[in-house]
Amino acid sequence: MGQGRPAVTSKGELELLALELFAEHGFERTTVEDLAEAAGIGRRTFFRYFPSKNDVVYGDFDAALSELRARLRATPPDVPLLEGLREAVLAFNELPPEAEPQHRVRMALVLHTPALQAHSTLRYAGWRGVVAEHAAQRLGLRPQDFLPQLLAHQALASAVAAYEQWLAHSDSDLATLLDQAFRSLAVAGDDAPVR
Amino acid sequence: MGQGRPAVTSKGELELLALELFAEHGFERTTVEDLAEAAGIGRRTFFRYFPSKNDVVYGDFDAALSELRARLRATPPDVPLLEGLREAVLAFNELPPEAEPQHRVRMALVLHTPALQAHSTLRYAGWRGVVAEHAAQRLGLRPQDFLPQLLAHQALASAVAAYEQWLAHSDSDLATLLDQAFRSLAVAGDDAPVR
DNA sequence: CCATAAACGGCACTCGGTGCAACAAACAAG
DNA sequence: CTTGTTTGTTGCACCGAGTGCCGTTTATGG
Repeated sequence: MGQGRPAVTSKGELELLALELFAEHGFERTTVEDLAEAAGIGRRTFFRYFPSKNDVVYGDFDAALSELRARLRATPPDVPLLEGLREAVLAFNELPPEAEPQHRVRMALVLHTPALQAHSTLRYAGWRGVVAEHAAQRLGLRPQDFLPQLLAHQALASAVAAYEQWLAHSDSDLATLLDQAFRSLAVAGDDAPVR
Repeated sequence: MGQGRPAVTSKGELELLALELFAEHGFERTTVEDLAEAAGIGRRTFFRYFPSKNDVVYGDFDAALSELRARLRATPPDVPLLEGLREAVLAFNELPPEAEPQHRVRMALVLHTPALQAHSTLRYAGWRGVVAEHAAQRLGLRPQDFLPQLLAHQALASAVAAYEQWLAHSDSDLATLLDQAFRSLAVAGDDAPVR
């Protein structure tokens, strides 16, 4: 079978390039045409790599979700739901210290750019889905039931609040903030589940 | 002083008309031009009434925020923070039974249309601001501190989860769901505030 | 009747995003 | 070497949201 014409660049490469341009000139003022030109591809081709300008920023989000899902699935059944969730999210957000500056830039972009802030909501739906599914399974409920959904929403809220705080203080520790945020959740104590 | 040419329509009128068209043909497939034409105004004029197509759906959001703020301010100091917040939000979301169908349509539009779901995030920021400000004042902290922000995020998450559940079940009661959602919050017990 | 204030709205433009159809580059089989 | 197939690239034309500019309309007040 013929292998066809090789791709001229890659999602990863394009993403790095875009993050640079966004950081330098701002997200809004960088047009798709700028990105395409910088990458040496046509405007039309850019949209073969990413469905929208917004999507450039989120890396491989689906892969990340799969990882979170796997972590949750790996939680021993005797660990309380909220505790396991907290641990999974903490582990999920752990990253090598040398990757931190890059991550800060990316998250600052996501959390401080209106267009991306808005777009994130759509991405977050997937994250909530993973959490709700896990919670439902642990609680013997369906993912669309109130409790799993509520927990997923609150968990996401906690994570986002932690991230915002982390971004606002360059000396803060993300893990500590996430830990604090998730410890404040008591939605569905496994003992006394809210009906 | 001359009063100038009278407006040909009004925000409220335009909003009603738009909600009808959105409900009938869908949000995405209704263009601004359609709205303008139906309202008997020019496309350009539409953007004098609303800064964007998205914004048509949110009614007078600023007024609503002011109302919430007022309710929170009116909370007696001896009522615990979370309790007062819950009561304020419940009261805020109370509406006459005859207004419910309309409210359902509007909220379904907001929560089920991707573009609006995304855009809502930006509107919600104001809501969170009001809550964070109130919490900060009650806790002797600054609005941008972690605890008020965390609480605001979690409170919003609770409200949205309740609304989604409400929309999913035509026989459900919004007040009950909101009450349940907010009772699950224990972030900042006034006694033992998380530091 | 004229000045002024305020809303209307056409025009042209930018930018994100899409459908289509032509083209280019790789490889494999003859 | 040629030809066919596969797959990626790209230009073109188009749509819809949103904006800046500027002339026009319609009211009121003198």
